[in-house]
Amino acid sequence: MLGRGCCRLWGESNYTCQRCDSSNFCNCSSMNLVTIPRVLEKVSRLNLSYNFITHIKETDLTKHIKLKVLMLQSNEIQSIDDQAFKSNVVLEYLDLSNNSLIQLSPAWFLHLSKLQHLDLSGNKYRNLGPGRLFSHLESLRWLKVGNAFLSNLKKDDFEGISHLDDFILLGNKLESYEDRSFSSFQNVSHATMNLHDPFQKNQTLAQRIIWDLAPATTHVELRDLEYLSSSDTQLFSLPNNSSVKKYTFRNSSLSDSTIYVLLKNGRNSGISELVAENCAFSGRGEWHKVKNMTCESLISLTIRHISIKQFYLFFDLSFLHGLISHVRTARLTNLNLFMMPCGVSKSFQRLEYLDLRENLLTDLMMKEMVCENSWSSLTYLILRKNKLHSLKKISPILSNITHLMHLDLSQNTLSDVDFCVWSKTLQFLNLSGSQLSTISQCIPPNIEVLDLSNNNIRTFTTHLPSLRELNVSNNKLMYLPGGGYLPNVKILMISGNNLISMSSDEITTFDKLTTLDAGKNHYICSCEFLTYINKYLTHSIQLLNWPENYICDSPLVVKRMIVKNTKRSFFDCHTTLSVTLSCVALCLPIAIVGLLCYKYHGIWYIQMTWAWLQAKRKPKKVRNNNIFYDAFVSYSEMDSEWVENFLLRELENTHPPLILCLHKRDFIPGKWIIDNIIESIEKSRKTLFVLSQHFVQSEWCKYELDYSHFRLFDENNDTAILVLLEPIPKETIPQRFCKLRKLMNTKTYLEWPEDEVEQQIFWFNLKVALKGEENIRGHQ
DNA sequence: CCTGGATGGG
Repeated sequence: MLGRGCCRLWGESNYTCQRCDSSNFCNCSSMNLVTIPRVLEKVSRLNLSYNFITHIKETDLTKHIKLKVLMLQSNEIQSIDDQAFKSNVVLEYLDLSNNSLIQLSPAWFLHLSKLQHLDLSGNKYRNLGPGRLFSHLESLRWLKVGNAFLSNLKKDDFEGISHLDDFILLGNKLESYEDRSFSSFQNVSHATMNLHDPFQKNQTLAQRIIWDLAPATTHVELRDLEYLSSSDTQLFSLPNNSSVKKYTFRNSSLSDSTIYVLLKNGRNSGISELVAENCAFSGRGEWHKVKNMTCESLISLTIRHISIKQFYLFFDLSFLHGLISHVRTARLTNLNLFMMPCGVSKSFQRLEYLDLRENLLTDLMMKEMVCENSWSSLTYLILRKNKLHSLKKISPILSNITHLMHLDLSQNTLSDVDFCVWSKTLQFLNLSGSQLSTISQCIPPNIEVLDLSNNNIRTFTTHLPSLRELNVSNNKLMYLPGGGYLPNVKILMISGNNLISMSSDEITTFDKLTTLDAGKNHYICSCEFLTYINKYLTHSIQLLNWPENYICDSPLVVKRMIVKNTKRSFFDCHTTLSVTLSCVALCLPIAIVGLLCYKYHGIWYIQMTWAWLQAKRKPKKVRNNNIFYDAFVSYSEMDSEWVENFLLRELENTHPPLILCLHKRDFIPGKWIIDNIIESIEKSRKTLFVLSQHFVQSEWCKYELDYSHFRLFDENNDTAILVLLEPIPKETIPQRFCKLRKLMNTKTYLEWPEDEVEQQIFWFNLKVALKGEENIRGHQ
């Protein structure tokens, strides 16, 4: 209440509504408005419904000359100025329903020659005014008038109206009706009358209204009738000049007597279509008196959503034979129908279309319903949402309907499907929503359109050469149905399954495929799949619900992405290539390092470093106490002849003999060669290097040289003695033997001469070099 | 011969 109070004030101070879109539709519904707001002048559709507008002023809508649709329903409009719609000459749609208008004025509509749709229902007027309300509405096609207060209709009320698609009169409280009030009506396609009180209290009045209407309308619909008594036996009869072909009862309560009167009086009125919808029926089908009546005009019967309290007490309706024998279309749905006796089935001898959905039919009752010659013309049968369980039982029964082409068994619980018999004429079969998990044994081989949606089918491999359309949506299929078995399928619906992929190979087996719905599956968005579906499939067939329903399920990086927008990276898409490239990227540095190692003798350097570290770790004293040899001779194998023939003989035969360590002779077998070298050098006082070109080539010699070099620097003892067997120019020594170069620079070396006299001097010098230090140290 | 439905997350 506070809100309303506040906004009434706001509204009076020129409230503006700016909720307009690009098509000049302004939606000002439910804004607590109390007056017509200021709004875009070029507005073409204006919704002002569900506000608190009480009055429409003459000036409110004068500027809105382009207004075509004006919705003012559910306000509190009590009055409208006579000239209020004067400028709205292009207005086509005006809804003034559910307001509080007490009086209607013909002046409002004087200029609305384009108005097609007018709703004046649900106000407080008791009559349609003194003037001729609708006489200028030459374009009117839809009219709803009346309310719970309308008490009388008089002769000129509808003057000017001749053709309407729909005419709805709310006259539940109508008390008086002046004859020929509908005399201007020439062709009203559908006239809906809510005439509760007239039918209840004054059936003559009701009768006069219907009789007046009957020559001008093809479809009469009666609403809100309630358990009519049949005191007036003329009820529902129609005049000879009636145009009525269709009679509808809606939202009414009917009894046995109502139906009996209707059947009795209606059968000769030329009605071809009878509809009862959303009604309550209190009787038990006690219409025996119609037994010998016939009705050749009735060809369509619709009885839908009827609450029948005593449905289980219903009579066998075989006495209806003559009334239903010409019916071609029957919809008997949502009626608690549990049975149609064989006799009634037989009476429907011209029935082509029968809809029995939402009833209580069982396998057993089907047997009773389909007897010899029942429904002998039937081609279309709907048994959706009943209590059928076994295809094994009902398929042979239904195969007796000799012309059946179209059968809908959807939404039953069909568990027993191991064996079926079908009519050869059957072309359309609907088994959706039936909890089926296997079906292959139960599909008619010549079927053309098959709906198996909403089941639990995991595999589909049936051979169906005539099949044109297949709907297997919402099942558990992981693969497309075996393509080769379905050569004529044009339309395939397989959304909501467990498909993980679709490949060109699978799709191309359906040569005739034009339309495919494969959304809502669990696609693995591989590169092949993405390429195929995005670049080829979408261009070759009509893909329904594309792209919004095609979502990637995996891999994780693209989960929940729309297939159309999903792109995979180069590395994802070329796995072999990228693995190869990674391997190359990983192996190349290793190879390069390896190559560099080889080229620059890395391993040798590593070994050296390791050996050096080893040597450094050993305590010095232990070394001195373990002197065992006078000299360790380091030489190349190529120089072994000189070492063994000359050096060994000369030095070991002196007095006292010098003890030499030769790797050939003194190395401990089985020990690692580097350990041997280190140990031997450590056990020797001096290291004698026999230098030659060969020596430089041999790695071990380099190593020995280096180790001795460590000792040289570590212990400051002059252990290395160099003997040159042949001249080695310094340039020929490889770069990495910088130590040898240094050694040769810093130490004097002995050269092996060719001349024998000079050789004697050489030996002498060598012995001095080997022994000299011994004298200084005074050891041993 | 339109009047229909189910749907998952790891």
